[in-house]
Amino acid sequence: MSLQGANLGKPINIDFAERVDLFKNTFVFEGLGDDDIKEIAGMAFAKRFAKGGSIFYQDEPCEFFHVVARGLVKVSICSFSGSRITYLLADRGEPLNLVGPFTGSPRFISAEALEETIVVHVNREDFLSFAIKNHVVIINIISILGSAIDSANGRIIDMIEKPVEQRLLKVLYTLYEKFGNTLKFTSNELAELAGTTTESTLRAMGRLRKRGIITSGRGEVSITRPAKLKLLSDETLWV
Amino acid sequence: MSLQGANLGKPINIDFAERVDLFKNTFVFEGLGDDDIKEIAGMAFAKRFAKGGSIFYQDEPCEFFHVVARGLVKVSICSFSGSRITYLLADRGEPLNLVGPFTGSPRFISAEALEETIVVHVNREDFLSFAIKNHVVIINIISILGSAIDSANGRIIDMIEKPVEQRLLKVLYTLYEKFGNTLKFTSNELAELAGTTTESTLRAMGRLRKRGIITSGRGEVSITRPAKLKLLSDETLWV
DNA sequence: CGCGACATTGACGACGTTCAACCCGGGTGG
DNA sequence: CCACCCGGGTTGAACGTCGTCAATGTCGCG
Repeated sequence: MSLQGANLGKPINIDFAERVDLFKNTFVFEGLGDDDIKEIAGMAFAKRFAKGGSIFYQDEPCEFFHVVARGLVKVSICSFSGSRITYLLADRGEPLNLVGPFTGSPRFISAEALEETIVVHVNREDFLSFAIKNHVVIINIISILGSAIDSANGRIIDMIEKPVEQRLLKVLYTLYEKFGNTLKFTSNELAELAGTTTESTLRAMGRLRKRGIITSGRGEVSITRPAKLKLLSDETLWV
Repeated sequence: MSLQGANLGKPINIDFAERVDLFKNTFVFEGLGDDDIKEIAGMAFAKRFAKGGSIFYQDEPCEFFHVVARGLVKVSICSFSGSRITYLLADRGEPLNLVGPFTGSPRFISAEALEETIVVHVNREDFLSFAIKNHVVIINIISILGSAIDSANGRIIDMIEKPVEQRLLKVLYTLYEKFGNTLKFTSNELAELAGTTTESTLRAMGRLRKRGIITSGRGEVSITRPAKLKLLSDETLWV
C-alpha cells in the first residue's frame, strides 16, 4: 500500500498529434473522419498512473470517458465478500467505460493500472454529445457492448461445464493472442480471469508445465507451445 | 415435438392503437414524444407463437427488432455440449434483441415462447435509423445493455462464491418481484436461471419447502413467505 | 537483513454433478 | 375405456472437483 498521492493520476501533457494518433487507433472511433477525430482529440487530456494506481473506483459516479494511451489497465468487479473477477484488460486504444458516459451513474467496476500507465480522459458530457452526433460511434459502442455480454454469458457457461484447467487454457490462449508469448501476470491475476482461486490456478499451471505447454516464473508465464494451447482451448475469451 | 409449422410464428393483425400502447410501455422508447411513438408503431407488425415456438434461432442473422406484446419469451444461450442458461425472460413491453439490430450479425442467443405469445417486429434497418434519429432511444439501449453486463458479471461472481441454494433464492426472489406469487416454471427452467442442474434445483427446493418458504407443484412454484425470501436473498437479478 | 508478495504443495472436506431408479399425472391412440 | 408413454418430480448413492487451510519456500526490494 503506497501513499495515497501515488495512487492518484498525475496530469501530464500529451501532444495534440499524439492524441489524434491514439484515437485513430481506438476501435470506438473507427469510421470517423479526420476532422471528427481531431474534434474529440481536442477535448481530451491525459493523466499518468503508477503501477497499482486507481483510475476509478467502484460506486463512483462517472465523470469521464477513459481510453488507455500507454500501459495496461485491469477493469474488475468485486463482490461484498471479496471475490474479484477481471472483466477487461485494456491496453493502448481501449476504452475503460463505455456505459458510464451515457448514464452517469456509478457501476460495479473499478479500474487499476497494472503497470506505469497513461490514460486519456474526455468529459462525460462532451463525449456524450460527440457520440450522439456521430452515429458510427454509437454503433461501435453497442457492438462492443454486445461482445461484452456474449463474453460474460460465455464465462457463465464455462463456469458451469468446464473444469478449472480448461478455463485457464482459454485464458492463457486469449492472453497469448493479445499480448504474445510472454505474459506478465501473477497466478492471482490469472485466477481472477479464470474465475477460480490462486491455488487451483497454480495446480493447473503445474500440470500444464509438466505437459510442456508453458513455463512460468515469478509473475510471468511463457507459452512454449502455442499450437498445442490453441488446440486445447478451441474458443477464445473477450477481454 | 409438434409439427414444424406450429413452431413458426403466424402473422396476426394488431390495431395501430394497440401497437402504440405497447410501445408506450416499452422502456426502450421511454422519453419519446407521441409522434415518434406513432412513427415506430407504424412500422411494426405482429406474429403469434404457440407455446414452445421459436422466435429466432442461434447463429441466425438479425433481421428484426422484437418486442413482446403478450405472453412470455425465454431468451437463452446454449453451448456446444448442451448446457443452457437463460439470459432474459421477457414479457409485455420487453425487447428480445437490443444488439442485433445494430450489428446485423448473428449472436449466441435464441428465443422461445414459454406460453402463447405475440411478438411485434420492426425491420432492422427501420429500427436502426429510427434509433439513430432519436437519441433517447440510444441512451436507453445503452443503459439496458449496461445492466445486462452488470447482471451477467454478477452471475459469474455468484457462481464462484454462492452455493446453489443461495442462487436459487435469488432467482426465486427476482421472479417473485417480476411475476408475483405464483411462478409457472419447471425446475429445469429454474435451473437454467440459477446456473445448475435440475436435480440440484429440486433438492434445494425441497429444503425451501421444508422451511415453509415455498410450496411447489407440477410446473409451478408458489412463494408463501415473500418476506423471508427477500431477507435470504438480499440482492436481485436482472432478467 | 527482513519483510512482503508470490509460488508451491499436501491434506481434507464439502458441495454438486451424474447416473439410476422410481413415481405420478395427463394426454393420446387403439 | 384402458393402456401406454412422456414430461416432470423426487430421491439415493457414488464420485470427483475444487475450495479451504496451513505450512513452507523463495525472490526482490527497501
